[in-house]
Amino acid sequence: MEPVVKSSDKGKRSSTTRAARNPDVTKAQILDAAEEEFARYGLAGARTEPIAANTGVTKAMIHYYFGTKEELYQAVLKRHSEIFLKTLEQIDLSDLSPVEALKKFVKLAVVYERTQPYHGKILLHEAMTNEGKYFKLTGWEVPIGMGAEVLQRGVDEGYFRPLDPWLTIVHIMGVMTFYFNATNNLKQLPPLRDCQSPEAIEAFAESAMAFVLEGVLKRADAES
Amino acid sequence: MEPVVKSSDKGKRSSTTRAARNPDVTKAQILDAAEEEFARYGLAGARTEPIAANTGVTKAMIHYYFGTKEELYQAVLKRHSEIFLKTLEQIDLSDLSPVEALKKFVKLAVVYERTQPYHGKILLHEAMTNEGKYFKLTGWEVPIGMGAEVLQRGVDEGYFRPLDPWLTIVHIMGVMTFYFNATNNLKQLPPLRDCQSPEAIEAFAESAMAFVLEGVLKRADAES
DNA sequence: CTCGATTAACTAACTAGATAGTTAAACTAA
DNA sequence: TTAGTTTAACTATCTAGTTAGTTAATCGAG
Repeated sequence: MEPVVKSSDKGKRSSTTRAARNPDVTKAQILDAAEEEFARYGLAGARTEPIAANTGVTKAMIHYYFGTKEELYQAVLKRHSEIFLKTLEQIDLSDLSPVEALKKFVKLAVVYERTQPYHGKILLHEAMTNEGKYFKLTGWEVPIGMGAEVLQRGVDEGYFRPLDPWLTIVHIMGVMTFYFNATNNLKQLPPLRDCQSPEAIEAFAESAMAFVLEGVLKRADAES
Repeated sequence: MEPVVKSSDKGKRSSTTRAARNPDVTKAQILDAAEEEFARYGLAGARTEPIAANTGVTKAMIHYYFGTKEELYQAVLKRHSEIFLKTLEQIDLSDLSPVEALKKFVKLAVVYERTQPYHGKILLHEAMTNEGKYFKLTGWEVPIGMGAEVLQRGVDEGYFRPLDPWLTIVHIMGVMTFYFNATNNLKQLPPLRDCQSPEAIEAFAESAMAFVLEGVLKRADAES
């Protein structure tokens, strides 16, 4: 809880100053560093040494607390899904109209990408390098299901055009994640040079929102 | 060009039967195997040993023809971009109406994902693990530019709603690639269990086409 | 309260195995 | 023969995981 700076001047190499002998903090810091490493390199490409170094701890601590690299990876997924699901529980889309619910869904997706930049990347690595072996640990079934439900409701209530809710939620997920996952490529296209700035992300969010809404809304607006 | 089966019964472990002492074939086969390995694991996660084994050749051949692993990776990107750009040259979207051009663009994207399943994945790994260091080698600027141009033209000619062509082409790329890149996750969602079958991909293509078109078309259709 | 014993957190140095890259010799087509 | 192709066997380095021992917090008896 308290980020105690104990050691006077021993000069550990960590940027996040180590709290001495606080196992919960240490475990959390290892998971933080691991999350970043796994998000970038995936399970196979990740190295345990930089995880330890970024935590300011020896590699042995990883094995002491988490076992093998693969078990550490699972622990990262598990921790994240717990936070994720707890957040999702507090969101009720069913009391909103399908249009408002979809808007909220899209807005939350952007907020989530910004505050949890590693989760989506780990998920993609998981699909690409791991054949989705641990997908079930990520908790992503829940928001996808929520989105599909909103879409189905919108179709049923006549707001949205006839569409397949499951394919459409996948389209929407594609829109919401690609910008962030491919950012390092996109920024090399001159018109998107600035794509990582807050203003650019805001512009993306608005553009994506419009694109998604137009993509699902019914053309002829009959009021029912 | 010709898949010559030379050796009588020496029983190399490769599945793609080796043509003995044909450097061009050998090089191409190494590149094929490397492409698959890099698409799955990225530059950092890829191992040279399986690349050699899948080619039916020793690791030394990789270094003989391509130098380091990173140079091999660059060679994979370069070979692909050459084929890619040659294909793109033959496509002229400017003689089609914006709507027809966009339809063609989307259709080609699906065909491309199906025939070249590794290219898009390498591109994502490149963005995620390599900070887009070699993005310029991939040739992707070209189709993105073509798409943005079509969108701009559609706006100018009054077919499409006012939109940012660069952000919108990114949305479209997201729709077109996410399904394929995340396939191993998606197939674990019961309604998408079958998402890798040709029929499911056909259904995805239709759904994506509708989503993209609706996403850009103007609402009130004025004919001029 | 306090001092020695106990336990938990942690490290340095190591091992075994994997992996990128090298080398020298052998093989083969011309 | 010769030059380009290929391999077997190698080296150096990297990396996951282990081990034995150290340091710091905690606890309990006096």
